[in-house]
Amino acid sequence: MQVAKPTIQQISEITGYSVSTVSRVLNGYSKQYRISEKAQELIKKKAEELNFKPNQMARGLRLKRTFTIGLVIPDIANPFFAMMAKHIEKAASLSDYSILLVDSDENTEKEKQQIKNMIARDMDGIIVAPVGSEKKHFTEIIERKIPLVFVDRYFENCEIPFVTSDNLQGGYEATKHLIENGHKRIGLIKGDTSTQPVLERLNGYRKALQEYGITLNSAYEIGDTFSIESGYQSVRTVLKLPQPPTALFAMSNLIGLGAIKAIKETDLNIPTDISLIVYDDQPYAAFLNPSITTVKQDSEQIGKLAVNYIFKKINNEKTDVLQVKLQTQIISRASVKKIK
Amino acid sequence: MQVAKPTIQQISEITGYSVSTVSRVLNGYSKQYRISEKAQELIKKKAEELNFKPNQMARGLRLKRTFTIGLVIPDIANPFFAMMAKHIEKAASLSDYSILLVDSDENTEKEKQQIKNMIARDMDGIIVAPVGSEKKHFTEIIERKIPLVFVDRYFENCEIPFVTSDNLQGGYEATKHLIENGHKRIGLIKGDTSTQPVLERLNGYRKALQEYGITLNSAYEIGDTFSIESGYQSVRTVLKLPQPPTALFAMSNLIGLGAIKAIKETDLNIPTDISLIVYDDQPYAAFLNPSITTVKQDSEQIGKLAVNYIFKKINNEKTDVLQVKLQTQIISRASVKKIK
DNA sequence: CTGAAAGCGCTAACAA
DNA sequence: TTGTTAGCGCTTTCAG
Repeated sequence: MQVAKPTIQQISEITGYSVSTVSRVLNGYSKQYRISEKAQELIKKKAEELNFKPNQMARGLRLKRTFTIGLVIPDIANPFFAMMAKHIEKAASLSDYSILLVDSDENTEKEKQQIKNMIARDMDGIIVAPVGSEKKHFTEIIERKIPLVFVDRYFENCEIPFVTSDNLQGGYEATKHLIENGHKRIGLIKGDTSTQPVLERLNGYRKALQEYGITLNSAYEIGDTFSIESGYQSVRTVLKLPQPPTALFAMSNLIGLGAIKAIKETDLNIPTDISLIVYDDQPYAAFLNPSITTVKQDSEQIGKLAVNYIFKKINNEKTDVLQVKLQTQIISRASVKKIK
Repeated sequence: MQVAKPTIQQISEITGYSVSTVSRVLNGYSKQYRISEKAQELIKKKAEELNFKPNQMARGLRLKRTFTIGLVIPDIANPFFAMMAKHIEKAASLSDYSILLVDSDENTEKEKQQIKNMIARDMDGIIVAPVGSEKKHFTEIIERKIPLVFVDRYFENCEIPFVTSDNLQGGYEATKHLIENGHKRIGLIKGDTSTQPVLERLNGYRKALQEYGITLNSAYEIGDTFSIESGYQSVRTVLKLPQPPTALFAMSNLIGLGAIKAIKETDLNIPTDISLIVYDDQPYAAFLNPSITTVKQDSEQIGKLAVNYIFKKINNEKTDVLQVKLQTQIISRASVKKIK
């Protein structure tokens, strides 16, 4: 029982009014064009009856707007990004915008290809958490003046707006927290080092150590992928050192999970034998035993600010280039032990 | 430095060939139309040079295809759905399809509204994990012959295709697992009871109890929302019973987290004082202490099958109505203790 | 082998 | 207060 999709044209024929009148009424320009009450009522009634919905392709073609925002995320299964995506979608849909979602799978090739796709599909704006290794495929977005904002990950010395956490601060405070609990041998389990957040967290880590006069030990800085597996391998390695760390700082929730696995397998106890702090707070962190001390990022705020900025750009409002680093917060739980 | 977006028209002017020829070449119809080598080369070269990408809105308007699949999920921050979404996106992008993502936030109103949106946007297919309370807003999708498939959640006695887990089996086996470990007083912490999976898991639970001659106790069946908070409150309540359960079966990973919180707060120990099994296996389950026994669902397969089916429908291949319930698997870990 | 032209459904400038 | 009409960029029929 296929129901033909009603068009403005059909409503025009049925009501006897022209397509322009129908269009005007349906787009809320009734008073502006002083459309008669009679026409308004009839048209609205018929549209309702037929369950009319304007064809967005036609509308978009004409208006050169798609009412959709492209979102490119390296791993939607990572709860940090999932939460961000949730709030981005929410903010967008509140303004009748939709989200075209891409999971780049931490793969630059897919990212490149899908950025092209987003351009071809005329996204009104694009939000991306770049994989991190390359950035020249973003220049076309900028040349075409398509509103673009990076979230979480971004590039240094670059005009592209971004919203992220203050990773320097986060790295610094996490490390400081460990130091203030008496730790001097602190292992840093890193994510993808081609990525700005990792670099800054690393800087924060070093800054804290130096401030407290602790000499850096490059063997304690290890890892290069945001995954459970990488966290696991890295921690296994670092625990085999002649002088293993007394505390670990894991750079993401996935890495943290891998770290816990490695620690368990080595028959070590958290926090008795080794302390742990994890970047990025996830619901389950509180339920692990011991509960895990984390660095909390405001993913909700990141998403909201990104969408807001895109909307401002879409509406041609003047704005400074948005380059925001949101404060992070240490959520102190039971995985860090005071020593000495 | 705004770069005009090249159109087929412009390429036509530059190369001196008509738009039709350009279109044919660019769409790979060169041999079919026996286009001259010369024309082919010139056109392709220019298109490449100008970084031409066909305008998808115009193309869609003409073709009446959008090359996009709508995905409506109740909570993208739930790792189960996130994982599913990841695989859906992956499968779709492999065929040059994109995903329009909606998070219905477990809210029927938003779901309704966004289903309308999907229709207005002419999705080539729609995949939805329905909130569960209502289904009549899906009829329009069906009347319009838009390929539709439900994932995870679905409706009974309904022609709409779905891919889900075998929730009856999952509920049955989880309960049986507990019973075989000596438990007779088993609390069932439910999710949204307007939802088919919850109903079936519940049936599986009851079936197992009856099979073993254990009388049902309605006070042990509690809860109605897929959330940490609901799991927490429900478990608190059930633990206050004069005869509290010796084992708990939590119907989702979020509910499981809430259960753990409540158990801890009551100063009970898992599994010494109380056993726990959780529906839906998530990476962190292995890292909780104790590690949690779970019912694993194949979210990857769910996603893939759903997308495949949509593609078959899009391509007008004949298929039976897809109504698949994938087997689940008990992942036995340390949260269930043998008693008596 | 190639081109002209219609038309997908909509908006908006222009005309009345 | 309303209608006519020209496109938006593309595909495809029909005509060479």
